[in-house]
Amino acid sequence: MLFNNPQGFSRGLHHFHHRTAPLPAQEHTPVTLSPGDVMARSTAQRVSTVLRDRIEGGVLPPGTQLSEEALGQDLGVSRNTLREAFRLLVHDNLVEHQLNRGVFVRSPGPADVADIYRLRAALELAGVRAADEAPRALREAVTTAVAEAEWAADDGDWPAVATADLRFHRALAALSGSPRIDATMDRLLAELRLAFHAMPSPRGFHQPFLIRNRTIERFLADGRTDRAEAELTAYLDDARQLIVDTMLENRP
Amino acid sequence: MLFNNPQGFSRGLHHFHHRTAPLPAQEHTPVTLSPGDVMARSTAQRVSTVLRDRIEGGVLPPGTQLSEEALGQDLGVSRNTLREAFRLLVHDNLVEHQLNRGVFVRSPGPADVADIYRLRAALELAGVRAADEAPRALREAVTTAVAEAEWAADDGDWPAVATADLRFHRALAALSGSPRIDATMDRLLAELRLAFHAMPSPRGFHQPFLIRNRTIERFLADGRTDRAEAELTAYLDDARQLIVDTMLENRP
DNA sequence: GGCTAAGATGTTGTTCAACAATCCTCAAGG
DNA sequence: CCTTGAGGATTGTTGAACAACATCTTAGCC
Repeated sequence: MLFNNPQGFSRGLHHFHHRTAPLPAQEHTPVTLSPGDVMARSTAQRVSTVLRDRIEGGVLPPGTQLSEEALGQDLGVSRNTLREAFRLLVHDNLVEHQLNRGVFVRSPGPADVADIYRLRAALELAGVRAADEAPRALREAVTTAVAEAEWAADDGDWPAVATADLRFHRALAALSGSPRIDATMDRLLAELRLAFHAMPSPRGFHQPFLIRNRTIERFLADGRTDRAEAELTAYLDDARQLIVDTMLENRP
Repeated sequence: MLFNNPQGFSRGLHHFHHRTAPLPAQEHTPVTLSPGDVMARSTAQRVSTVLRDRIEGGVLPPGTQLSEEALGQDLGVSRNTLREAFRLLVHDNLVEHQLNRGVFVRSPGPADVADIYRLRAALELAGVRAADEAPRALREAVTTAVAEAEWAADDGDWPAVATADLRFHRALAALSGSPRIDATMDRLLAELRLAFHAMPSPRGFHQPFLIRNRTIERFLADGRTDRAEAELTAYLDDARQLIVDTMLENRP
């Protein structure tokens, strides 16, 4: 009975928040926004959010089977609704569906990580190349993300560093101003976070890359997009190689 | 009662055929491949294939509402199964799901086309840039696609030209050797085909671009990737602009 | 007339129960 | 050791039912 009170969903900030600044607090929105409420979400979508949190939080580690009966009873929803939620997670590549066997939390391997970085490179480089003509808000988002990562590093808050690092790279891809690129990038990064779960402590893993993020940001701010491009390419290659090697060491 | 005979599905060749050459006709496959049959597909997947065909074939034009009751009766499947099929189409951006209102065949507008071309550019340029290190089979696929397009043009078979043109650009993106890029590209091109439905006769629309495809292919074969990159960028910009303008003219 | 409010209607959202189809386990048999 | 077959467990699919919502129609009122 987890979903009987409609207010019980405080978690948010997942996919699809492509704004760069907080909204002006709903100026002229009518009080009764019942018909066509854009924010309204079905039960299946809320269930998928809960499962996303559990997966990314490590409660449901990679390889876990998501039993329809057990989970449905746990979350207080029917099997059919749970199935619809599963489809949404399949769309994000967080779980995989095997016919007649069920859905399992994906456990991305080195090949997956390498592939994710290939697509990341394509999207982020496209963003960097479009930086000159990008609106100011998008460029400022890049700078902000770097700064936030550095602040978090000063505090020794490594999870926050990881989050800010990913936000930085998402901001790079977002320079293209393309909703589809944003959505694709979001799904990629969520999958990448899942891959990190199969690795030992990412404690300080991001630290050596912080300075390189700043370097890229500086090149961009100075309009030297070609240098930024080269730096970013090297960055992604190094990160990919480091992760892949680490995964191969710990999972022979 | 469309699904009572399991053989009734002759349609194929849709998404996810990432081979470049026909398979060697199953050499050592055991006769009984029942357990874990990779080709096995659920009812929902088959239904989604049928709907995909009807959408791309124009039987279900953009804007059409896909009623659960009517379609379920027509196809001989239950509402729940049909809903699962809908989710798959939503994933491909061929239909959109509005809460409490149902699913509708998407009708991509000029903004969508422009966005699709942004993502296309990112993926295809990444492929071109990786052409030097790409395996030969992938590079040959590019050449083959251009040739097929030219043959079809000689025969005046414009639908075939359109198909070959899209295959050429998919082959470009596939040079990266990334399954995720391939899948993304497939979804993009399916959506683009849908956008074409809202346009007047694409008769000879692809013709002026045929020579440019050949130009790109030649640059690639000669290892002049930078020239290929420039040509491809110009190509995509021109095509996007032409389509967007045409859409704006015919739909004020 | 034109506007608002209250039904009337049809559709989707969700649940429940049942059955068919498939996979997995494990023990019996060659 | 390998194969074969129950048996049990899980998923795939169906049908019906009810709640929730959107839309259309009608009635009422200024």
